[in-house]
Amino acid sequence: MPRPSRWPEVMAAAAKVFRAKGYHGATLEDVADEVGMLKGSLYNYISSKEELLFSVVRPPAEQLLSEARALAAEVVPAPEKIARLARVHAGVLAEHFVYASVYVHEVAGLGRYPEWAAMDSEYVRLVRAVLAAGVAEGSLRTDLDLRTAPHVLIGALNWLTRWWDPDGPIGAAEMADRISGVFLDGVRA
Amino acid sequence: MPRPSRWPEVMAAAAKVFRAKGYHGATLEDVADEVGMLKGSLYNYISSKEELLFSVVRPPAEQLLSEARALAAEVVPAPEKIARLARVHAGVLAEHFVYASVYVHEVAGLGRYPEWAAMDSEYVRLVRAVLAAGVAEGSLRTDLDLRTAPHVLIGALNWLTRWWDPDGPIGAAEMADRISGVFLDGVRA
Amino acid sequence: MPRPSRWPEVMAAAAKVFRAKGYHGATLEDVADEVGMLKGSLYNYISSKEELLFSVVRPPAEQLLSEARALAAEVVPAPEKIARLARVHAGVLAEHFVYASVYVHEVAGLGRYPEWAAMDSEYVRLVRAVLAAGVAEGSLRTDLDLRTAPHVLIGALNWLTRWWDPDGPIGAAEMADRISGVFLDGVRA
Amino acid sequence: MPRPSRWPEVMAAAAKVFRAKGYHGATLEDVADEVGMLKGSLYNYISSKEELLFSVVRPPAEQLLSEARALAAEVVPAPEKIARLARVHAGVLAEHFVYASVYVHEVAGLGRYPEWAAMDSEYVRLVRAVLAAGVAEGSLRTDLDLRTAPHVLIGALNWLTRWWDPDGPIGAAEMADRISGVFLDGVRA
DNA sequence: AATGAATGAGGCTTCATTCAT
DNA sequence: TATGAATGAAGCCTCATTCAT
Repeated sequence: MPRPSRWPEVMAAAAKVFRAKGYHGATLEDVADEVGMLKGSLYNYISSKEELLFSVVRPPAEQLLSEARALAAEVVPAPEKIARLARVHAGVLAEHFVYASVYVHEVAGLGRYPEWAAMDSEYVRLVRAVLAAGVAEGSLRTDLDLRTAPHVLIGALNWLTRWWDPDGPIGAAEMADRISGVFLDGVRA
Repeated sequence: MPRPSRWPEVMAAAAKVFRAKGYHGATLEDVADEVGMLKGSLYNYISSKEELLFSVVRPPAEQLLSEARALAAEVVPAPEKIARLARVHAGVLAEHFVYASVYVHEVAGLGRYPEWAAMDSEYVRLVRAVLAAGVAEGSLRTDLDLRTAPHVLIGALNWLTRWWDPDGPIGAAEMADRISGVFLDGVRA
Repeated sequence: MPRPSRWPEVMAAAAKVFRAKGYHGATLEDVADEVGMLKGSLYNYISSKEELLFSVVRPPAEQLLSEARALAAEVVPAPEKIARLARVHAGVLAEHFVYASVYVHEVAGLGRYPEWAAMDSEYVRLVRAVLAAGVAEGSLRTDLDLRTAPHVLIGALNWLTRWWDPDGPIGAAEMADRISGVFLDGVRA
Repeated sequence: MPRPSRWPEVMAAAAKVFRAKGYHGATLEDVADEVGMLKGSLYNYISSKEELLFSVVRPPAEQLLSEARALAAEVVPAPEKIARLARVHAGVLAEHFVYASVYVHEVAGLGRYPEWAAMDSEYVRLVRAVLAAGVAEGSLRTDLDLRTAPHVLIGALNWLTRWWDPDGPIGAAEMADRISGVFLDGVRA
């Protein structure tokens, strides 16, 4: 597909509309209205509605995965890695908030699109590996359940797309620290 | 609406299909196929597709809210309340897994259906109140951010709908304890 | 596909419209108008426009081929076989005139639909075999070009769909005899 | 319309594409792709798709008609005229094969375009007149049906567009002779 | 209660055509 | 002359909904 001049506008409009109404609940006419063109004109930019979804969802997915891979490869104590992972995760969410919300709503963990299943589960495995290393090195609790724990962290972070306003008073780094703080040390006095 | 004999089958089919494809992505024909009737026959049970969604989503929503209200009213230390709240939450998820998944995917935190916004936010306030009481009574950390913390717990629990198999090896109570364990005491050694 | 009550009406309307405007030039709304229903209602009868084309075109194609096969298997002198083949061909055209016209316009010899190519070329081979047998038995000219001759007969017969009115003064048998008469004995005095 | 430098390429591409997919089945983008330009650029050459069809179809139609008129005016025995008419017809087909195929598929005998009906039927009348003269002069059979016979010859010739390769082993003159041979003298031994 | 069949609105997509550059 | 991008109409198809039986 060519990426003509108004491509970024089209992407932003699609992300906004998909987030507000859901992928299936949104129509291409909604998207076109948001851009200020006719629905047929969208086909200068895309080849199908589904391809538009993938275009919206790809940037945050790829960025999160590549940053997480890089981080996982570093040699750093697990607690610090977890804190930095939360920052990366929240940072990607904040940077591409609408796009990432669409990923979280429509793709993450749902197994609806085989194309994305591999990426999706690789991220879970990366987080699990970080936790496992922490248990091995003694910085995390020995009794930690490695099946559950990664999903707890990921769920808490992904759930940000349902209530957080990344342009509000709590920024991405601050938010990441709060979540990783609870995850690492709990809320008990 | 009359609720004739095959009403439970209809509900179960709708929940299953809505969970698999999403509300907008699912068609009434999908639901009818699942029940083993023609789509037109569904209108002996429902008055519209949206009413069917609400019927699917109401039982877990009402049960969770009423159990949470009852729990919140008890006089119990916050850490124990949190553990029991997690059990209630995971218990409702497990009991109505498909139905609850639809609630989580289509309703929770999205603000798409005004009818559900009040219930939805009341639950967050209940959890927040439990945490606030814990801070006040000294059983939870003083520096706990009460805007964020309820969403961390709720997010981790709701995210169960994306990966947990309630009929798998980890039962609801066990799962609730693991999640509330991490939430209360963290994962650090 | 189910074949509900108005299936024959749908077929007849489609054949009529496809013949008048060509398959691609005709719209499903044209067909629906002809039947007296809405275009969406057609999908109670068909699964796609192309399937409708195939349904229209199948009866004459299959009938012609099966009758031609039966005829080819008989033991009869070639000139008589040719005359009877022409009667079969013109008879199928007359019986399913609109449907057969669509076959001739949209399918025969065009190679546009792989599904039909085999049937299409089998018929040519059948005719060629009849002619070859005639040459072998001495009832047809020794210098007959077997590559060309079958197409001459088939072309003359198929061309009927462009000018003949099967409900006009010249009936199918009479017409077949005239064409096979020219083909067998020529027009020279 | 101006006829700028790449006009012949445009015509050739249109003929090729119209022949392969049919006029309505082909898109201007198909044509433009074949030329190697964008579809909008075609409007430097044409004013509408239909005009393009007419441009494609005009050369063979006019050439055949004018050559047939000239031939019909000569004073020559009917059998020879028929043989030469077949050569003219096959010659035009061969010279403009793709263009002529489009004429045969989309125009001949269909009555879809009033602009062409007169030319189309004039040709039939010319052939019929040749045959009628032959009957009158005694060189053709007295019992020849003059309604049918011209269409037999024309049909056999036009059907060449469905199976003949004019660049193959049998050239136009040879092919014309075979067809007129069958038409004049039949295939019987 | 269920079916068969229809409706009508609307969604995705295509495509002839236009136009500023 | 060609391009890039748009328009607008229309086409195929889907689907929630209705209704006579």
